[in-house]
This record gives sequence, C-alpha cells and structure tokens, in this order.
Amino acid sequence: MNGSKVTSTIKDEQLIERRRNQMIKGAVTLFKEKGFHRTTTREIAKASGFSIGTLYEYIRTKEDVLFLVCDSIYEKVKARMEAAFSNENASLDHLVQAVRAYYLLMDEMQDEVVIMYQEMKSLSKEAQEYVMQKEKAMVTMLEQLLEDSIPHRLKQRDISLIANNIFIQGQMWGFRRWMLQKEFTIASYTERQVAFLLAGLGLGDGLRAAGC
Amino acid sequence: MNGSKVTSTIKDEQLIERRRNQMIKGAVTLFKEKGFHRTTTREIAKASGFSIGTLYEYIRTKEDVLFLVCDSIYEKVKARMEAAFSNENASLDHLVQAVRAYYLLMDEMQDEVVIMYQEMKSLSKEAQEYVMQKEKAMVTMLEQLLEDSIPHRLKQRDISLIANNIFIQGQMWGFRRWMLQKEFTIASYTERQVAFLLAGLGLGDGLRAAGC
Amino acid sequence: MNGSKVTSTIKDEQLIERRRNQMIKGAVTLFKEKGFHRTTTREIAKASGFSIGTLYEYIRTKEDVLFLVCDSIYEKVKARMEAAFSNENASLDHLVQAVRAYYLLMDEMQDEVVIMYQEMKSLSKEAQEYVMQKEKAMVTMLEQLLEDSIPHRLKQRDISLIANNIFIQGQMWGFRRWMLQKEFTIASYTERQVAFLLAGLGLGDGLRAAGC
Amino acid sequence: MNGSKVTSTIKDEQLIERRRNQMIKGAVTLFKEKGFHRTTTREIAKASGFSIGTLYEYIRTKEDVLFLVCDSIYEKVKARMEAAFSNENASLDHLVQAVRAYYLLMDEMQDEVVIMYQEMKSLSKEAQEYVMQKEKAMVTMLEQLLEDSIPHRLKQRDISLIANNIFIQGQMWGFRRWMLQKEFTIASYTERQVAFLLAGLGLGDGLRAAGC
DNA sequence: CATGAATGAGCCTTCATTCAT
DNA sequence: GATGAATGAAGGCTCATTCAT
Repeated sequence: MNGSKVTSTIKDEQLIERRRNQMIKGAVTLFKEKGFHRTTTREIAKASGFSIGTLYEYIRTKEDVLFLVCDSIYEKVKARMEAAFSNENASLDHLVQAVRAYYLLMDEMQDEVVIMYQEMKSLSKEAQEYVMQKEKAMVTMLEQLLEDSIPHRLKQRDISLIANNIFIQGQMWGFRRWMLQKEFTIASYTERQVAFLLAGLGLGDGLRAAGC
Repeated sequence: MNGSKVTSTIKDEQLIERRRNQMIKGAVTLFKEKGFHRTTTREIAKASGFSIGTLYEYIRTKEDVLFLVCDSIYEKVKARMEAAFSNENASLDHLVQAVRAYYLLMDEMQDEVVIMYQEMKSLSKEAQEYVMQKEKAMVTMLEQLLEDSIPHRLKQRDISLIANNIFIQGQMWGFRRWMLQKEFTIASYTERQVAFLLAGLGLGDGLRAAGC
Repeated sequence: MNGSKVTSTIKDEQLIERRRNQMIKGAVTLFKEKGFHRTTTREIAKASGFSIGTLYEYIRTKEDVLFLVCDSIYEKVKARMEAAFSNENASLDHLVQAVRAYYLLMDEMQDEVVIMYQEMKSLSKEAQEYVMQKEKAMVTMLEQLLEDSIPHRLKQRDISLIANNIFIQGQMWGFRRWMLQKEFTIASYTERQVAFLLAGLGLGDGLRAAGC
Repeated sequence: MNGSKVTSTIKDEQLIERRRNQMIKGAVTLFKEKGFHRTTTREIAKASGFSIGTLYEYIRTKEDVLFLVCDSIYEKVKARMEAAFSNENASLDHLVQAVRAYYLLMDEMQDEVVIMYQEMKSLSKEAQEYVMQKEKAMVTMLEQLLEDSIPHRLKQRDISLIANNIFIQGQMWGFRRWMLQKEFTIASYTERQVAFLLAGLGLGDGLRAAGC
C-alpha cells in the first residue's frame, strides 16, 4: 500500500507502482547529495528516467516525492525489523541478536536515515503526523522485544526509554558518521552498545570485563 | 569572536556585533518556524529590524545568516556546558550534577537544536566542518567529565561511546519531543537516563530499585 | 451541416455527428462554468463521456471545440428564429409576436449567449468571420421582419439600426442579467421593450399610457 | 484611489501610481490584441518598460493587472461621463447633448469596452462584484439624467430600461463595430439613436421626418 | 475506433542580490 | 551607513497534443 495517499492521473496501478519506484530511487540519490530543497523537479524526473510531464502524472506536488521517499524508507526499515524481531523463542540471546540486526540495518540505510532527519520537516503537518506514527510503531517493536526478552520486570517507562535509546543510537550511527565512524566500525559500535545496554540492564558482565 | 569568518562592508566592529545579534535573534525565530529555505532574506531583515539593504551590509550571503545562527548556538551551548562542567572537585556526584545540567540545557534550547539538526547540511562544506569541530569539542568535554569523575578506569572507546550517547540523548529530548515529551517531563527523563547511565557503568542501584 | 469545417480522422459521418453532439453538450456546460481558457481538453473529454484520445479523433485543436460550440449555438438560435419569424401574414401584430418570441428565446439561451460574447475572440480570425456572418444573417432576419411588418416606410438605415437594437437588447437580457434581472422578469422586460419599440416607431400608445 | 485593492511591496505611493499607469497602458494594448489569457506576464512587463521582477513588485497576481486595467477604464469613463452630465440646466437639449457626448466617448474607448466585455469574467468573483458596482453607478447616472431632463413623468422602470438601452447601445458601437461601423459613422449612429430615443419618448419628430 | 501514458514547451511567480540615492 | 527599488535566473507546475497498443 505504498504511498496510497498520493494521487495520480494514471489508472494502471502496477504502472504507478513501477514508476514511483523509479522516482523514489532517483530522488533518494539526489536528496542525499543536495537535499530536498536544492533538488529540482526536473532533476528528479531526469534521474527517474522520464520527462517532467510524466513525473507530474504520478504525483501532484514536489512534496509528494518527499513523502513517497520517506514512506518507502519506513516501509523498508519496518519490514526488515519485523523479520529480525520475529520472536519465536524470546530470550536474552534473541534480544542481542535482534539489536545487532537493527544496528546492521541502520548501517545499511545510513543515507536514508540522514534524509529522514533533515527533510521530514519539509513535509506537510499531516504527512509528518503519518510518518511519525510509523516511527512510533518501530519504537514500539523495540519495546515489545525488550519486554519479551528480559527476564526481570522493568517499569514501562524504563522500557520505553531504553527502546528509544537503542532506536536513536542506531540512527545516530549514520547521522553522526563523521564523528562515530572515525572511532568505530559498525561491528565494534554494535558490540559496545550491546555491552553497555546489558550492563545497564544489570545483565551483562559489565563494561570493564567486556574486552573488545 | 562571533562569526569572525563572515565578511562585512562595515568598519565599526561594535556595530557589526550589535547588528548581527539582532539578525541572529530574528533569524532563529524564523528558522524555528519555517526552516532556513522557506525563510526569505527580506523576512530576516524585517525580523531583525532593518532593511534588506542593511542586512547585506553585514553579510555576503543568505547562508552567512545560517552560519551565524549555528555558530551562536554552539557558542551559547558551549559556554553553558563549560560553566556546568567546571570540575574543581571531580566526583561521581559532580558527574551526575553535570549531566543533569546538560539535559536541562538541552530542554531550554530545544528549538535551536532542531535547527542545527535540520539545517546544518545547508551550510557550505567548509562551514559544516567548522561547526562539526565545535560539536566534537563538546563531546570531548563530556568525555573529560566522564574520565575525571568515574572511579574505575574505562577504555577510551567506551568513554567516547558513552559521551556520545549522553550527548545525543540530550539533543533527542528536543528533536523527538513529539514522542518523548508525551511520556516524560524533562525531570523524569533526566532521572531515568542518569539511573540507566549509572547502571551501565556498574555504579548505580540498578534500574529495578531506582523507583521513580 | 454541423461544423463541416472541422476535420476528423473518423470516416463514419454519423458517428462524427453523434460524438460531436456529446462534445458540444459537455463543453457548453464547462464553458459556462469556467470559460474556454480555464477548461482543459481532458475535462471536455470526460464531460463528453470519452477519453482524451477519442476526443482528438474528432477534432484537431482545442479551438475546434469552441468553434463547434459557437456554431451549434448559432444554428440553434437561427432555427428557432426562423420558426418564429415565418411571415405568412406580415402585420404589426406578427412583428410583436416575433419580437416576443425572440426575447423568450434569448431568455432560454442566456448561458450560450454569454459564452458567445466572451469567447468568440478566442476563435481564429477565419472562424470569427464565419460566425459573424451567421450573426449578420440573424440581424438581417430581424430587418426583414421589420420591413415586412411595418405599414409605413422606414429608411434602410433606420431599419438596420432598430434591428440591431432589438437584437442586442435580447442578448443583453442574459449578458447583463446581474443588473436587469433584479428589476425585470423576462415578461416585463419584453413588455416594456416592445412598448418602447412601438413608441419609437410612432405606432404604440406611447410610454405614458402603456401601463404595465 | 486607483486600484487601492491591489497590494504592492513598494512603499513610495507615487511611484506605485506611476508604474501602475505604465502597466495599465502596456496591458491594454496587449489585451486588445490577444486577450488576457494569451498575454504573458513577461509581455506585460516588457510592454510596461520594466522587468518581470519589477512587475511583481507592484502586483501580486496576473489577475491584478486585469483588475487594474478594468478599474482604470471605469474610472476614466466615469470621470468623462460626470463631466458631460453635469446638469446645471436640465433640459431636453441637455439630455441630447449628454447622450451625444456619451456615444462619442464610447467611440473613443472602443477597445477598452471590448476588453471589459470579454475579460471581466476572468476576474475573481469579488473583483467582478466591485466592477459591476461601478457599471451600475454609471447606469444610474444615465437614469438621473433622464429623470431630470424629460418634461413628463416616466415610470421608474421605464427610466431604468431606457438608461440601460442607451448604455449598451453605446457599448455595442465598439463591441459590434464589425457590423455597425460598416453602415454608420459615429455621427450618424448617434444621430439616429437619439432620434429614435426621442421618438420612443414621444418627444421627437418621429423617425419618418428625421431626415439624415 | 478507442485508449491513456508520455511529452515538453511554456507559464506564473519567487527571491537572493545589487546599487543608486 | 541605511534604504529600498530593480533585476532576472530559476523553479514548480500545467496542459494541449501525439502515438503506440
């Protein structure tokens, strides 16, 4: 149901899907490079492989492109998280595996995350709301994961806080790459964050012993 | 030394200082509201209390305004952090006080933080570099604080990681307010983050006991 | 002979006739509402009940639609006037009846008249000429009517003038409805115009006596 | 108070006045030639003698230009009518003189009248209302003239009707020039209309005697 | 015959920047 | 030093028209 909120003059639904994927792909590249505002609709059309007229058959506004991009990013992240979090056997080990998978995913999607952070405010209030819901849903997934995997009980608020921390620490790996990626690889970053998380939960061996 | 990298046609240095402060104040309000790109130079001039012609006597480019704004934000944050971190008597308690002060500061400067996150990429590569240096310096202050205040030794990397975590958790309080500020007040957010930090360092009472 | 000057790729003459009638009907509605320039070809196609591709099988240019519309309006008005003016027994009474019928017709075709007044200039010079001929023919019909029905002789010029006056007074009923239709009904408007006409011709009872 | 409803970024009121007059002059020429819709803002700017940027300092919308044009036409016509109708000594003779002056005026302003007839519908509902008020005021002036100048009493409705007739007969001289101006000069047109008017009022010598 | 996706010229409008006063 | 009118490049978007299916 990708981008079902964006109207199109085209009738063929499959074509819409295909063209919009072209569009998103082209736009992501451009947004990464120059940001939403510095990218022109003509550039988007060109990068998507069609004319400006055709572009506007599939969207109504330049902002629609941004929405489509954001939506597709979330959709992708969500799908991957769901796959990684499927908790047949909820255990501490599963928690660690899932968090690792999440950090790995954030490593893969660095550019997309940067786009989200910088351009979301260019969406309409309504679209922002929509996108925030999706982000909220992802944090909730992390909360669920924690709840299911930790032996002792935590206050809801603490679960919520920790889920948030994990979530943004993952995003920051990409957003603050200029700082973090000088000192860490994604592997070592993941490793230490997990160790610190477990320590915080009173479950790990503590930071001192956790030799890298 | 506010914005010494930005050229002006005016000779009187004090006047420059005064005018630029007007400018920054006006611009921050506008950037908060509509972002850098959607704000026009005319609006900035008006909000600053002088004409568009005068505006351009004190800057060379619209981007200069953004730089001035970013620079002033960092200057302000840095000054406040320095005041709060002054470590005559480094102790665990001092660490806790300092971190609390930092979170409080981030609460005060929410809007400014949001501007930084969203508009930094609109600066020139050079200006971005400059601003990143300042951010790096702040993280370093946190690292120093940790190093000085924690009884046992931590690996440099872990210090760096934890400093980063604290730093961004503070920024996220403002940036993700739509999510966090529904569940927490700045007091409770600070409280739990500190508790979790200490637990992670193997120093607190753990999360279970730390009743809110 | 509807629109015989407009080319079509279709062979079947009857189909052309049918499709064009659909087109005219749809277009008139739209032109009334938003004028020729603000109406798109897509809208015309939709209102006509077929696709944009099909539309262009029956016309060559958007302007063709306007021409078809104008032509059909004149055809219709002309037919109705001919019916009303058929002068087996030319008499003053017949004149009055015919003029009344004309005003009634103009009342019915208000919207169409407005379209003619406002959009005719969007036709090509050539098409304008064609349409003006038709309008001229109608005025001539009125002239003939006057000539046949008035007992005494009038100078040709006066006949021409009076025919013109009647003609435009009819059109104005629709075109200036916002003014006239606040004060008059079509019945009272007709009534007074006829009285005034007869008075001008030295045939009526004068305006004073002609109680409404 | 010309065009006081149209906003401008320029502060100097006199400059606004001057520039707008340039604009109106340029626009009238273009609208005459190609109509409002087929005229581009760039053409208007060029014909006005300034750049497109400057044009938009004095208006907000292309439609504003049309409004300014319409308003100025009415203003001009109104002023001239007021001058011609000043009724120190209301008499039949004065009526005839005034009507003659009106027809002469309409002859002078043919192109402007055509513009009004064809483009008024392109104005916003609000602006149309405004412009219609002005037109109504002019008809009222004619009514007043009739009332003051005719010896015997006429019903209000008849006055209104006759005023309207005179008004549109004047406008039609320009709008239907392709027809009328083949048979008449403005002098002869005026002559016969006046004769017919007087006859209708039961005041002239009738049409038969009124040799041309 | 009918359809509708594709095209791109062209339009209106904005806004950073300059410079004469 | 301050002002604000002038500039024009550039951007978002529309829509008449075509043509392969």
